[in-house]
Amino acid sequence: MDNYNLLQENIRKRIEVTDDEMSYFIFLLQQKKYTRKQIILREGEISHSFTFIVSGCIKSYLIDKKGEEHILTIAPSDWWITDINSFVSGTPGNLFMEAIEPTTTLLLSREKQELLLAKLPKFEKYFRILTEKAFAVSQQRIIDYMSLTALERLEKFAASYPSAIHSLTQQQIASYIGVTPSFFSRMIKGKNIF
Amino acid sequence: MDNYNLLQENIRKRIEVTDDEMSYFIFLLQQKKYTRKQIILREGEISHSFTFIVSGCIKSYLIDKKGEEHILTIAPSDWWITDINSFVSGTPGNLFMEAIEPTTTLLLSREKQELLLAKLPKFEKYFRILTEKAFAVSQQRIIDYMSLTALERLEKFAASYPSAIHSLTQQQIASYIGVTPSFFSRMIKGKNIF
DNA sequence: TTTGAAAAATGACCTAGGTCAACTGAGATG
DNA sequence: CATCTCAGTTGACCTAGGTCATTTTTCAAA
Repeated sequence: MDNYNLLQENIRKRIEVTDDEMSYFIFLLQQKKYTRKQIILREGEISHSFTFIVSGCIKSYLIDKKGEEHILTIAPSDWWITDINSFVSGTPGNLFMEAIEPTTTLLLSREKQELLLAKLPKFEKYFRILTEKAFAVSQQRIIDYMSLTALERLEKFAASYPSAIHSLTQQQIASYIGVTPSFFSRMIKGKNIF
Repeated sequence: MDNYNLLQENIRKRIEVTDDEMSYFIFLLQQKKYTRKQIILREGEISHSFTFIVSGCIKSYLIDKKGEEHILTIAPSDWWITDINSFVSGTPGNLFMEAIEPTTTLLLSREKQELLLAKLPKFEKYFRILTEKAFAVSQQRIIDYMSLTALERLEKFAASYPSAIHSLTQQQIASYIGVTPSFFSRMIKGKNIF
């Protein structure tokens, strides 16, 4: 049951729920464990679920037509992740998802989410708040892309993911902030960011 | 009353509501009209409301520290727009909003939204769906930034805003796709995109 | 119809960041 | 202990897109 504590707190921070309601939500979840580098979702597959990270870390990324990987999301524990495009449209997505370390998750499938929302509409609010937050973060990322240099984006990244910065490789961080590994290496030379 | 038809359809596409419920929603809205180039929101102000565009067009943008304008959103009629960061956190935002042509809008303030959701929780679903969609679009924009050239981004833009392309200036489009006006001009030379 | 301001085009030059290949070094596997 | 693989570094060179100043075009207002 321990695995559910983090999620329960996450929910109770946003909405008020009774123990019964919480139990019903938890009943709908499926626990999944992944090993380091295990691929969770491939390009072309439909993202059928929201994934809550209990422990570990998951990245979502796309491979462009030159074969380059670009990390879109880095989701540490206490975060939800999905390919939102695929999830909302129900069509095949263009993202991969991969565990970057051993990871335990709780899966809420689209169907189960619909059951949940039909039975306990107050969870609409929970998901609305989550999505608003995710949208806000995403908008900020666009702003940062448009108005900051690579080094400034790195500094922001380091500030917002203080722990991730040690568990991720430089390649991964470079990919997230949108530069090549070799430029990244040059960029941080001198600056004592690590 | 005509002004509300577009919004009513927009809502009924996503959730089922009775006429009474719809009337209550409409009762909470405030109609506002803006002239071309009228500024609706300034950097440092708090975005207290969602704005639905009945007719016309609104852009949101930020001015970076070099004084450059970067357009984040272009919202034609039948869209909602807000500075989501400011709106969800209730803190001052860093975006401007400006009408790019004479525009009629319907405003839903944060307070009124709370009244609405408290009284008619089914609207949670409406806003959740809106936000999911906006999030999906925003994620795709990040992907495009990371993996496409300026010309490819322009082609996508032209495809998704077929009408806007004639009512916007090149400067505005350039700003939206993230290049300078002079580069934009060179980039389209030869290509018959317009 | 003129005029004035803003949009667009363009020339000359610049730079942030990319490319590609070679090299180094450290942790995992035999 | 050896070796293999993969992350990181670095050199030499490249290019997409930026900068800035000048010119041309467009178009709204008087």
